[in-house]
Amino acid sequence: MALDLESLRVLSAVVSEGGFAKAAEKLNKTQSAVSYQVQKLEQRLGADLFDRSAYRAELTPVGERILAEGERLLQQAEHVSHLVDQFSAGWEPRLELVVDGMMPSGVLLSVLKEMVNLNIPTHVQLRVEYLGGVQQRFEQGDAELMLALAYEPSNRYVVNALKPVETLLVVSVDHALAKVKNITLDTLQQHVELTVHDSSYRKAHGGWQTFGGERVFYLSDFRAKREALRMGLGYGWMPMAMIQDELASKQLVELDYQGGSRHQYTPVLINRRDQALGRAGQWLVERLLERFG
Amino acid sequence: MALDLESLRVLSAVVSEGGFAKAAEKLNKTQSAVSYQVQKLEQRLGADLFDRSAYRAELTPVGERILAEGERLLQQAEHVSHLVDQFSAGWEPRLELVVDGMMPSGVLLSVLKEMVNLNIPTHVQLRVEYLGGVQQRFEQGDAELMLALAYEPSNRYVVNALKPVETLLVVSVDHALAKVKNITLDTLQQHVELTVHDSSYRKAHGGWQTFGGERVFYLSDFRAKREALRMGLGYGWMPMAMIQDELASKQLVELDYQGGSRHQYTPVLINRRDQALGRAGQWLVERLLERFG
DNA sequence: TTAACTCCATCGAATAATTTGATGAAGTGG
DNA sequence: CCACTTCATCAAATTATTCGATGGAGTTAA
Repeated sequence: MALDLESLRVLSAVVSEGGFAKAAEKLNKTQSAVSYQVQKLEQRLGADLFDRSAYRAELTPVGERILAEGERLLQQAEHVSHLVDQFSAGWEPRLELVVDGMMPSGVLLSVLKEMVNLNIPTHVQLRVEYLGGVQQRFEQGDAELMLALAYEPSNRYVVNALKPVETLLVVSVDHALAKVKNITLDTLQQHVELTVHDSSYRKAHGGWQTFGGERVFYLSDFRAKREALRMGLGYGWMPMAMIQDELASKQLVELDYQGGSRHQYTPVLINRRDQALGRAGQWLVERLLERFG
Repeated sequence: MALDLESLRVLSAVVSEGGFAKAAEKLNKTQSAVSYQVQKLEQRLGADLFDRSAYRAELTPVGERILAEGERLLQQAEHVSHLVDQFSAGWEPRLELVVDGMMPSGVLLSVLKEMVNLNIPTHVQLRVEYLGGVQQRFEQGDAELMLALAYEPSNRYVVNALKPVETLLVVSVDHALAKVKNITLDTLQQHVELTVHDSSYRKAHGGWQTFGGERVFYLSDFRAKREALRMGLGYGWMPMAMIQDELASKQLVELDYQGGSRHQYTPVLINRRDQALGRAGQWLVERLLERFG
């Protein structure tokens, strides 16, 4: 009832070699074994693949189509067998990576794209979390690598620092705060603060200041936050890289806050000391440090 | 050495049923047969798929990856088996269609897209030819259906007329002819005529007038011709549908030719009387007549 | 036209692959 | 500790596949 690849291989050989006997020779079988496999396939599919009325057997239209699909199938089967060789050559089968959504995504994506282009067989699972959520995911989950902005140190980690990311305290030009000079904390607290909800269950980490005003709006990620900022919903911190355009076009402006309107965070690339990275993980770390560190 | 689908099916069952014995029951085999197939697969791949150190066998990372790829493979194998059923339900395995490149392609493509969306299993091969080339391809080749602008009639054809296509004699605004009123054939002949080369080996057909000037440029298709017209290389006939934009933006203008600067062609949809169309062919004809006829 | 050849199907016998059924070692859970 | 589960392993039984030989039908070339 069910297809098997061997008969598809035989079908393919019959067509490519141009005959049952020739196919048999190529496959190191006898002609009758080839006959047998072809008939088995025909029986299983319930259709004639060859028209035997003439001298030489000729593919029927159905046969042609089955051949085409079958060869695709064979090729993919080949790919599956090949995978294991690559794994045993050091490429891990999968690599899970947790990234802070605040990181500029361009560089990471270009590295991942290069990885695909190089036909690295590892399946990369990219997961985006925010703030404490990154480390939480890393610790509880099966991610091998994390790219975080803040983390609780541990000597079980291998830590690589990357280029600092700058954040700005910004607001829409149309917002009341845009024109105020030398803003105090009191003043800030009278307005709506926009912040990205820490995706961990614990509270937000150190570096992340919130101003403790009356009204804080929690957004799900930085894209949403940017949108809310643009709409003048409130003020908040944003990574520089995500608001270049808005700053240039003066949609968003930096607040003149007494307590400082700029902050630098040093993103870190962390993996577990006790669990060595596979070839793909190492490759990824090298590449990120090279372009990003 | 080579993969076989049966062991992948077993692997899949072991994981989905959660154990060797359970899988065996589902597959109507004994547990030891399942064991055998799994070991065979492991041996063929040269890697452990299960970690047997604990009480219950657990998938290794390699195993997980092979399982995932294997299930894709099985699904596609299923698809291949299923194809034949669809063919025996009347869908032809393939349908070749020759189309005159002068036809507005939008409608045809939308019909073909709908065909894909409906999961019609027939493989459609679309071939574009010009003028006489269409019929030549239809007659010699294995196309079942042709969509032509001009054809030599035969009682062996089933002919369906579609909505007429209008052609215009146009030239770039920057071209000298653009400003001439009441142009004579003599005047035309002093300029470069642009024409699409008939892709048949025979000469161009009736309806297709060339003006017989000194210099005729032959282009390979109507896209190239439109480009050449825009660049002011010469004048020539173009199907209305292909130069809407250029006419609207006045890049191209209609010539004021004494002999008439407009022509109508009635496209026809033709299939062989003696070879009935399959379900997909019929469907296509109906749909084209409905929207286009 | 005929003899030699190629094409592929078919058959019984030989061989190889798979499954069975029974057993056992190791771990689990009351 | 005992009853139960997990999966591996083995020889025997069963099936699937291949072999080798044969034959009918079509081709090629003298």
